[in-house]
Amino acid sequence: MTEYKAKKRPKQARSRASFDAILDATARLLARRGYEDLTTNRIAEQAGVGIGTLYDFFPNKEAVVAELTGRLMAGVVENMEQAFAEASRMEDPWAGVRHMVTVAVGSLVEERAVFRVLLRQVPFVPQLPVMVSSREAMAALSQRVRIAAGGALDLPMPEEDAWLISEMLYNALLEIAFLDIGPERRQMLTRELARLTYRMAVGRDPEA
Amino acid sequence: MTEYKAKKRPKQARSRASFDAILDATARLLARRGYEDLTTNRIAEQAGVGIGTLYDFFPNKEAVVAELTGRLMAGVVENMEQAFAEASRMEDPWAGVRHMVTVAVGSLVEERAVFRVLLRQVPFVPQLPVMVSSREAMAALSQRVRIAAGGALDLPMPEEDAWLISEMLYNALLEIAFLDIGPERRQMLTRELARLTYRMAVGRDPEA
DNA sequence: ATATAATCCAAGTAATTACTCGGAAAACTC
DNA sequence: GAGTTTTCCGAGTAATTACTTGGATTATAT
Repeated sequence: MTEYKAKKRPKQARSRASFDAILDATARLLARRGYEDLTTNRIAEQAGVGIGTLYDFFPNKEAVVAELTGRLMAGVVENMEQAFAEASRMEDPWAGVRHMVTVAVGSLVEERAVFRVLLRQVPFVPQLPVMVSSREAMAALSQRVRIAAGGALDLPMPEEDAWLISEMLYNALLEIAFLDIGPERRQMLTRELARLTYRMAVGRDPEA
Repeated sequence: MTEYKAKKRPKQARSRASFDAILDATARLLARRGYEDLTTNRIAEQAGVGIGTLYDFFPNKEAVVAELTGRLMAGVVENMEQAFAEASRMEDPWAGVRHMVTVAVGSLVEERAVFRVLLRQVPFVPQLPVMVSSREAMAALSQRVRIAAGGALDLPMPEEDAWLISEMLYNALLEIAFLDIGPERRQMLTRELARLTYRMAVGRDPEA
């Protein structure tokens, strides 16, 4: 639908700093005050640039949020792809699942206050290309896990089940990452999530 | 935090009609245009009442949305409690799970356009008392399912796992209810969700 | 050094919005 | 039917907000 492309990409170091400052300020404001209180004037003020500067680089407010989402999600996706490559080399699917889940939660936790707002409260974020493709990738992934773990206890509707599993996993990842708890407790929940995911995908508990 | 209680409850039939018209209009507007475009003036116009009337019964905009959420969720909760009572009488936990999941999806589907906005885009809705207690009830419920299905293949952290399962189930219910698909396909997904839930809770597939 | 392009900026604007106010009409009480 | 309460209403207000504009300043190219 609407295009969220930046109006002009910054060309010089000076403007690149402004550009980044705007995105950083946006992240801070989202984390602290939520999406409802986010205004372009406040972003500019927080970023230490004039409001005109903001509109030199972004066509509108949504574009700023979309660009921020893209940047943050790119980091998560990168981590996940690497984790998937590592998991593929692991032979043991149970270890692979554990690793992927751990990395996913870890990638989100670092910026959990921002992600909580972006992924749960901004109306257009779920429809952003980066989000759509991320979720599709997750569904494809949970297919492969199931296959890798052996097809003995197979599910009747492989694609639908893979989609369901990935949706459930995705949401649980967010919930765990968003909780305001200590690292030990988060690690425990992460491990239990891995176990439940394995149960869903394979139909039994992993061997010890 | 903020109180969302109605300023004055309507006492006469005439005002009760206005009150209901306001809530109906709110639901329609949310379904059609989302939370961002929801304005009190538009609600009053849609409802066919003056803006002053709206503020006779509600202290502010959030209170209207909170009241609507309460009403809609009360319906869902009622259905779920009844379904739980029925499921308890069923002996077979697998049939019980299937029944609960089916009823849950069914309760949401009827008003899925409104629920999609309320439950996924309105910042304060998840913190509403009705939502908090609903989710707690779901967690307690998935505990009981696990116990009812026999503790042979037990999970190491019962409470944490019950919480995780209920969160995943809750989110999957929403996803399935929100999809724009036909009833056959929705029924199929619902059934598969029941199976995956059973797998998570019990650790194996239901017999036959 | 000059021309051109990039960057910065903030006062101003037009539109929107939540909510108030004060009084009129209708319903209930006795 | 007088008095009281409930209900209705919409013009008006004060605040907010996304975005424009046009000119000043700085960097780059030649």
